[in-house]
Amino acid sequence: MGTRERKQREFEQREQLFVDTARRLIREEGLLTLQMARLARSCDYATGTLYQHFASKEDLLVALATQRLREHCALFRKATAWQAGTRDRMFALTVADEHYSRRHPTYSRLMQYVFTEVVWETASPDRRARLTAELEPVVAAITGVVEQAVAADEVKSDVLSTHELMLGPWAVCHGMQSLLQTRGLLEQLAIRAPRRSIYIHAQVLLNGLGWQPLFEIGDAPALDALVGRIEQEVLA
Amino acid sequence: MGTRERKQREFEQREQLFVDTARRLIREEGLLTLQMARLARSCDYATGTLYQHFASKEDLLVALATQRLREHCALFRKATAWQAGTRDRMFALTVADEHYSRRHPTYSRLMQYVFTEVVWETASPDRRARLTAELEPVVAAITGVVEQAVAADEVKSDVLSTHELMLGPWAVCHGMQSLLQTRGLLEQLAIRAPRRSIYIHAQVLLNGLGWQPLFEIGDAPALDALVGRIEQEVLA
DNA sequence: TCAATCATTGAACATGGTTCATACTATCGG
DNA sequence: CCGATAGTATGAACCATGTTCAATGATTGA
Repeated sequence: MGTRERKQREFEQREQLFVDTARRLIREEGLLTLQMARLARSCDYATGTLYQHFASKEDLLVALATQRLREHCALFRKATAWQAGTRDRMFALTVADEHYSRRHPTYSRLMQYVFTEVVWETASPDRRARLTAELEPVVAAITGVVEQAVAADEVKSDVLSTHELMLGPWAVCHGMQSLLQTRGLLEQLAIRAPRRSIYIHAQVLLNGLGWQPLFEIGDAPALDALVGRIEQEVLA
Repeated sequence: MGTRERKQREFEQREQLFVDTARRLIREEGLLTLQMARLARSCDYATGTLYQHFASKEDLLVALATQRLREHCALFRKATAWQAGTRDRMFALTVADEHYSRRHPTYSRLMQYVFTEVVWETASPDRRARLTAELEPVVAAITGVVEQAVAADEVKSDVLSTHELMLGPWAVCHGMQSLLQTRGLLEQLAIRAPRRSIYIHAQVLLNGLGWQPLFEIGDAPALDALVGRIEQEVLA
């Protein structure tokens, strides 16, 4: 009796249609102007049908964010699985992050909005849990890299735990992106090459952690080469 | 003819009343439930009067954020003016940031929300400009510290410019706070002592930049002592 | 004192998220 | 094939809130 299952499949397909269309509408017209009724119309369904899938607008946004995060995390997985030393793999995470954010300008804005108290607390616990769950395998993968580095004595874990060690590069990356994207906030700083700034600071932090082999910060060609290699071998 | 001026003063006082009351309401009941009509009622004014001051709800939020940012920045100014070496003053910025955020839990949430595309782009350009303007003197003060360090040869500026040098610690600080506050996102990391993590990573980054004198990362008592001194001498 | 100007009021309006009575459709036993 | 039933889709009505504006009231200056 495949009826039940077929229904289930169709339901999931329609949910996907809603999420994809929402993504397109946001890209074309902005988060600001997304309307539930219009989204439903765009998919040739009634408003009520949309609410069969999402408890609220916030719920829909969290669902969309979850999908985008999945794509984003796929890059992280690739970075951790790269055939390279632990130091380079940690750095590759930063490059992957920057890469995805640059190619999907609306992504960071969506994330920023979704993690807002106003949205996050309004979404259903189930949706929130599913978003959070996307991170689990990534955290595990990165933990693996850090543990490998500790085992190989490439970094010390006597002061910072494994999880704390991974938090630093993550924070630099996230913080730099967040600051640089805040319109008007940092225009007065007039940073010429934001990407370069992110990459250098990531390397600076890893150096500060004593993560071997240390990177010569002033060596611009080496940095460019490394970034190029990562984009080619990991993100292609 | 002081009539005009008196009116002006009363107008500003009332605006202050609105902003202060909004702050209280948000603290007591959350950002989620702030309503313009209720805010006006709480101040014994009609809704329309509130709109004499603020073009929209978003405008009000930006105005509130501006005031809070002013308080926040006052601490930064104190940190830069501290009678200490450039390295300790840079670190004091991180402590000041963490200190303010910890004592005002709603502040980061408000900021996060205000810098959202949905809010920021809806507020009037004038309000946005006024918020941005609050940062100017702080950026100037921090720039001064960095320049002093460069002049004293305590840090190299051959790779990163003055502004880029200040961006790093700022990003670490902001990024760590942002990640650690994202409910559910990092619970799986189970960071035991978030404050300590922030402080250590800040020191790690400054070490990575080669900012003299280097800090012995493992020296917990020294870190505690330094933080204690900053809280006493700078933030009291 | 009396226009004239300006500020205040809060009910009405506009928008857009959400619900729910109704209509429709698919399934299945007879 | 038919009709009963359960499940689903519909979109107009509902409701909450941000915003406006015509009416009212207060203040100023002649």
